[in-house]
Amino acid sequence: MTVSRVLNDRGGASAETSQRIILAASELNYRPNPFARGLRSDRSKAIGLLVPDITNPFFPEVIRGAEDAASAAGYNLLLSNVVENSKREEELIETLLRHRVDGIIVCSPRLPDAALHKALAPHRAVVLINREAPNEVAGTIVTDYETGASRAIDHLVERGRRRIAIIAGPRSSFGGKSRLVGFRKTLAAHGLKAQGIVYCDPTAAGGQTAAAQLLAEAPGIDALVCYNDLNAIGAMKVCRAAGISIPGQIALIGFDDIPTAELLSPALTTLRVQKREMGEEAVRLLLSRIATRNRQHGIVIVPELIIRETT
Amino acid sequence: MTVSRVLNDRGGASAETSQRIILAASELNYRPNPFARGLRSDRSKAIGLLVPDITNPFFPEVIRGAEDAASAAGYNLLLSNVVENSKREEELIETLLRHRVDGIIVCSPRLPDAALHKALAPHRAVVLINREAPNEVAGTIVTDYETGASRAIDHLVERGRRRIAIIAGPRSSFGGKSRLVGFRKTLAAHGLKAQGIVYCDPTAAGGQTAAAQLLAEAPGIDALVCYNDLNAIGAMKVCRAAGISIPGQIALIGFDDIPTAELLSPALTTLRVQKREMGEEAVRLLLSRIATRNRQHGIVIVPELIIRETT
DNA sequence: ATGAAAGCGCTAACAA
DNA sequence: TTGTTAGCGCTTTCAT
Repeated sequence: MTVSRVLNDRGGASAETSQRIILAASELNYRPNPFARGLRSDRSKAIGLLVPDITNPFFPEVIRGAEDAASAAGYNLLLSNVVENSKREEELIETLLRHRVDGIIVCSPRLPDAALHKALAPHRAVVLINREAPNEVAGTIVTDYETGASRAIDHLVERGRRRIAIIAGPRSSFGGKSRLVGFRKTLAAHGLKAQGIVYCDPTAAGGQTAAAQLLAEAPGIDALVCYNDLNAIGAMKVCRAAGISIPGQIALIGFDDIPTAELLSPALTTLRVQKREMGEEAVRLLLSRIATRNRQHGIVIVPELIIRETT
Repeated sequence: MTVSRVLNDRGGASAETSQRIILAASELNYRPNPFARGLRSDRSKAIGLLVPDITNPFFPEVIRGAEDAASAAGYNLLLSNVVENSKREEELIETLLRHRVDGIIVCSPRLPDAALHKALAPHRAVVLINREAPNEVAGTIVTDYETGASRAIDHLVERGRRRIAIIAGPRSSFGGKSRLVGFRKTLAAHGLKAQGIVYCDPTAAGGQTAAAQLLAEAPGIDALVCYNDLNAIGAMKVCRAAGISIPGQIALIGFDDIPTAELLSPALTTLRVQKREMGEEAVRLLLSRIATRNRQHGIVIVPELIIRETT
């Protein structure tokens, strides 16, 4: 007990004993056993982080932020990669439960509400990124994609574009739905409507497929708004291959501001989301929900329009 | 005990008892407690994976591979991000030790040999990616960067380039050193020598700085070989800004084949490394070193020249 | 085929 | 200020 007290800074030991204990611990290379601690305390000092696809450059930034905040608070991060598969999402939420994490953060969940809430219920604390949920289910960090989408359309219209088509990303994405609402509302406000809407994977390859389809089905479009930057990059490649100049004939706008966005040429206009902050805030919110049974709930992040060369 | 036996498929229980146990377990939503298991067995069924920078698109692919192989074997992956800081690398190796992982995989370690070996010693099993080490210290998965570098130079020379400069990446990178050896040898074999060598961070920003410096100090170069694709992307941006045509005036070649390499325009010629396989093999090797005290040691991967538009 | 005892390393509760 | 007891949930060993 005295050893335990000393090594945990709980005081109640003479200065001399403390010295001896600390010295011995260091000589023996003592490391407290986290299993014994976990067994005793039923807490793991670990939190789970689920991302849809670590290969999408959006998420490593979020992870970095989460990692920093977690390790600053003495927590470890267990990273799990869903690979854009909602079945696997469900399994991984369960796997993290088996690992006795103290709480989980789920990035852009694709599961429908009922299944998601059911899977999350047994967890002690949950934060959702880019998905709404009632406070009993989870805290939330959401991007205001609707406002972002609105800004995208305003910007294009201001640049004189009128025949705008939409690459809408995955059907199961809730953020995608918000974007669509914003696109439609704002187009309508300008007396316009979308020249075409195509769903696709949130990847460059998905963007290529979608763009090819739109170019074929909706000739004469003069702008493409995309679900994310990867989609935009794919679209860009298709346009270039078809000899369509950007932004001359078609303007292009993405979402996220992934690192490559500004390295492209033409550099991509996009709606920047603060990814690092998102990860940090998610961890902070989760820890606060773990610590106190408090009702802190949601944070909203509004994306910022970054005007580059594609518009 | 009977419960334990049944739930672990160890047999030795009547069919009826097994039934009852399995039923009860599922009704009670029973999940074995990994802390108790870990405490008892002194094994965590977790392996640590250290990467220099998760934000570099090279590593998410490696992580994906490692994740697949690990979860297929019933192991969990604890991911740690070094942020290109060798001090932190040392700390994280220690942190993983405290977490009682069964073994660790270290990607592109930047620590000098002595410090690295010392930090690794207390671990039960280790695999190094892109770094040599004696078998007692670790198993290794290495890329034959020297051969890769050689192919890069041969290709440039074949394309008629003679005034070749090198963006060499971080000084502390061991893979960078092998590349330099290959570059120099092969240049010499063609009766040439490097028109300039500049070290830099392994990022697009690093590539920009390095390229700017080379353009200023070594005018008239007609090709740039880069430590990695990110460096090449940075160099590309600088050339474009300076009105230098690629590959017209300067040819450009990278290493890694990150996903954006082929999405750039002009698309980047590069030496492809099988990243997924690397992660998978690393896990397999580690598990084999954990399981048997066997002497399986090294795997060498030779990068493949992918010719695109920058050369 | 089933179960009792014991101990992995830790710490809360309670002596001394 | 220091120490004893007990128990977290599991599995190895040894009965029954």
